[in-house]
Amino acid sequence: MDDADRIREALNTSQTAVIGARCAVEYSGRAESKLATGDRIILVKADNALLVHQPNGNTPVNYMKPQTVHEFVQDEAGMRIKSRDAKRKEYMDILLEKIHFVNCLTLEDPHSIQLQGNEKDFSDYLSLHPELIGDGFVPVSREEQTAYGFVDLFGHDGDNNLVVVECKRFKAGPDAVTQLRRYVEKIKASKGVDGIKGVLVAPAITKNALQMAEDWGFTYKSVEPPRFLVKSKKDQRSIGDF
Amino acid sequence: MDDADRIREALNTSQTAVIGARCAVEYSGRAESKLATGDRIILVKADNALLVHQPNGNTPVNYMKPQTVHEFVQDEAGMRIKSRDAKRKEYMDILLEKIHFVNCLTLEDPHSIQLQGNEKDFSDYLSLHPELIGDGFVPVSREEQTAYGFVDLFGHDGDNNLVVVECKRFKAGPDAVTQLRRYVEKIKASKGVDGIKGVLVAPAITKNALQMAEDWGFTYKSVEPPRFLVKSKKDQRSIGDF
DNA sequence: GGGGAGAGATGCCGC
DNA sequence: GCGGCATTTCTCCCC
Repeated sequence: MDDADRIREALNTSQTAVIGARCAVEYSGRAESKLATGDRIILVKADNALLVHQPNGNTPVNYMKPQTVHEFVQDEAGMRIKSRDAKRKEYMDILLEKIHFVNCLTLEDPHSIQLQGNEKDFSDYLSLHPELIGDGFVPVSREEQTAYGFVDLFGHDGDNNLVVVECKRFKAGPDAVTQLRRYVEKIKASKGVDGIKGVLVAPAITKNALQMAEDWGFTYKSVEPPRFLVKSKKDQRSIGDF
Repeated sequence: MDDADRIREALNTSQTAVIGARCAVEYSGRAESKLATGDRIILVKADNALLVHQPNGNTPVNYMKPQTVHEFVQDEAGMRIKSRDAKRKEYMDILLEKIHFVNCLTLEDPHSIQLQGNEKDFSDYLSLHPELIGDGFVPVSREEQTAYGFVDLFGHDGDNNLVVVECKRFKAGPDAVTQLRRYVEKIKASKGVDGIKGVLVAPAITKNALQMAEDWGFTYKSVEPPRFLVKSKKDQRSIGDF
């Protein structure tokens, strides 16, 4: 069983294949790309996702999404992986000039990742600690699709003023302010009232964004998001002592 | 030379390592995550980027960025890859329970990808075909950092009206309208004039975005971006006949 | 290095 | 499926 056979088998089963190869890549779909010959790692997953990785960088240089159809072709021109995603109208050709290694195996992986510390956790935290937002803020709803759009946190100040809160886990930029502005304006328009406060909550803010917030009468409140949420009491972390 | 030695070597050189292993992963940094035991592909690149891939899906389930420091540890508790990115304050631990294979090699890859069909190409195309925007549009500058921000396309209508064009390669959503709105307002504020037109150009637009555009007096123009730009006359594509 | 915007963004959850 | 938005977004470009 040679390399070609191994690749063929991997493409036709739900195995995962890892190929080290000197190859050239062409892609056509949402954009078009060409990549001249070089040594790369090719990953073909069980769900037929395909990734081409160069020796440097975080992201794949080329890729095809899951459910792509891969065909291994070997003729006088050489070896190729021809990938077609007819539904998305995306196509890729990998010309394999030299195969360094091929590894195929079935990966048993029943678990999915548990992640915490996202923006939802931040708005939950703010909801539990409304004093961080100040001015007598009373939370009403969080992360909900209101009639006015998707609002992170929504409440009032106990003084007949509605309060719309937009929160960002990291430094807020102009986009955060315009988002907040959209919500506030939508509510103003539908309620026909002026007593609506907009509050932007984030650990930091860019100069421009702060200026924009002030121009629009919004409050910026600097709040550090919780380092991590402890979801179980017995949360013994082995990674803790760096 | 066993698996442990091979991994150790790969982590200490500018080789690229591909490891198939049953492992558990913990991450702490911008967020926190835990991933219980399962079979995965681990990629450690020449620049010390590290990726953990499950058998399905496009994106890595866990990762560390380039320039991370990796340490291979083997003791009574088992084998671990301890990754530390002190600068970014990101940390990862991979507990290796069973190693299926290890492949290390030096990847020679001098080329970078050539890609076309991005938004810049779209605005270039519109600049060459101003009639697509209509109303006697005369382009002046494109994709430039003006005093008012980064404007895709900027011009006038031959009738003393400035025209600001925001273009999107795909369906435009609310964000596109708010972006356009920011630029138009900035220019209005600094020039103190009202004769400024805002035009949103995209192949499609969402209902909400169209409503927003109309509310703000902007024009939406449906234009299909060019399938691809031919940058060289002799552009023989071998991928052509899918 | 920070800021701003695109990306072949991807993925998630809502309707 | 579309729509709206977060993402351990990533990457690039410009100041």
